[in-house]
Amino acid sequence: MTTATPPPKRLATRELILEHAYELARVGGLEGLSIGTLAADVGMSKSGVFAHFGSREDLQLAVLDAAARRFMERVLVPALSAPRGLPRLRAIVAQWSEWGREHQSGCVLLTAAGEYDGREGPLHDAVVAQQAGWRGELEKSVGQAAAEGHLRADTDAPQLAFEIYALMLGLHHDAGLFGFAQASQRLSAAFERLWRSWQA
Amino acid sequence: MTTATPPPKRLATRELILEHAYELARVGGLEGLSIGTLAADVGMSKSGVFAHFGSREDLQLAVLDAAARRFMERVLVPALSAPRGLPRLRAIVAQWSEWGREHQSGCVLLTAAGEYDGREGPLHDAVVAQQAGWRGELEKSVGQAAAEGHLRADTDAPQLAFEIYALMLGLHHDAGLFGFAQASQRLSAAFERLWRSWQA
DNA sequence: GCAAAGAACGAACGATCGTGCTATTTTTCG
DNA sequence: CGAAAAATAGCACGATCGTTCGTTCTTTGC
Repeated sequence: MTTATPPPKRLATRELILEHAYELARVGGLEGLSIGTLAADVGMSKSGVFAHFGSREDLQLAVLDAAARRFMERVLVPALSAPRGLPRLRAIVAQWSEWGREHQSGCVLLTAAGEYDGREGPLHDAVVAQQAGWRGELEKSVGQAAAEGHLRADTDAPQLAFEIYALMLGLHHDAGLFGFAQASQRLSAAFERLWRSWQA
Repeated sequence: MTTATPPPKRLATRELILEHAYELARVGGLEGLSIGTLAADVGMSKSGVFAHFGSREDLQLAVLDAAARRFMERVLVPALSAPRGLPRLRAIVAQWSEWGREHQSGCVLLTAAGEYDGREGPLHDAVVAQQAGWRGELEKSVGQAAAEGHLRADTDAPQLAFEIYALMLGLHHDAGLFGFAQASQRLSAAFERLWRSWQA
């Protein structure tokens, strides 16, 4: 039922803590995440929470990892059931946009990118790895769309992936400041134009 | 020589403090800006720095305002000497891109947008006002380009402004994580395609 | 050059930060 | 059920946080 044999309870509370930490980090970022506030939110003692991670930095890394896993499960996995090529690319964008709607108040991954892009250390490295991985997935799907003949054969996959990502950044930015509805409309219009401009 | 009559020295040190605060906020954000660290950086006492602003929040607002002024002077003002229409739009993008190159390690305005888009309060309001103002300038220039016949007459100015902004977000994101050179190339390619797709 | 005004300092406050340490409670396993 | 082990609580630490207050130093205007 639970995980194999070793620690049955351990992981359960750890997961509970991470869930609360994730919500707190959405608003205040990973830098704004404090163990005291987190402990109060979970309903545990500071040291009890602390013991699960060993350091604040490890907690932040764990939250970042949890966010990345959620994102993949929420965006990429559902989209994989769409046929490869442009339909899957559209599905990715649709799921991603839905993710954006649910995360108007802040997305841990994007906030982290802003928080650590100018520094160095484990968190910076983790953010870069996460972002590079996701960009790779995007490029892969773009490449498949070209291979399937849905986009021009000479499509520059990294280039189109960059433009897709940029539009999603635009969505997040505008949704957070000016409201999701308007931003979502602009996003759709932009994508229709984008697909057309890369069509075979 | 100095400012009119009222407070000759006052504003000078205030400006000095803001200069240091601006640099600190570029890396750590406005939320990461602490009066103690700032005071040490300027070479003053905590209370000495504090007295110039009355509260941390007022300091943050002052830094945000300083950043917005810098941005306008560095990006919009130089571009205004280009002929209105597409040339000016291209100049804006060029100056903005140069701003991005100088601010790879973090831009106060963008960081602030991420920090306060999910909260409420004076800083949120200031960020929204600043972003709305700049977006308005963009739309205005886009509208002029359409009026001059450089872009299609039925150009949707807010839509194109959104897409321009999104690409600049993409530049900042990729430059911070993967390096400016690559990001800048992608940006140029994207813009050439973008202009073409809206051309008259 | 002196007095009034203003700017900066230094110390202290209560609070919170991350992080140890030691008990105490809870869970697991024979 | 009882013993070993693991998980949590409690307390304290040094540091830093924003802020206040009274004093000292520097600048200003007559």
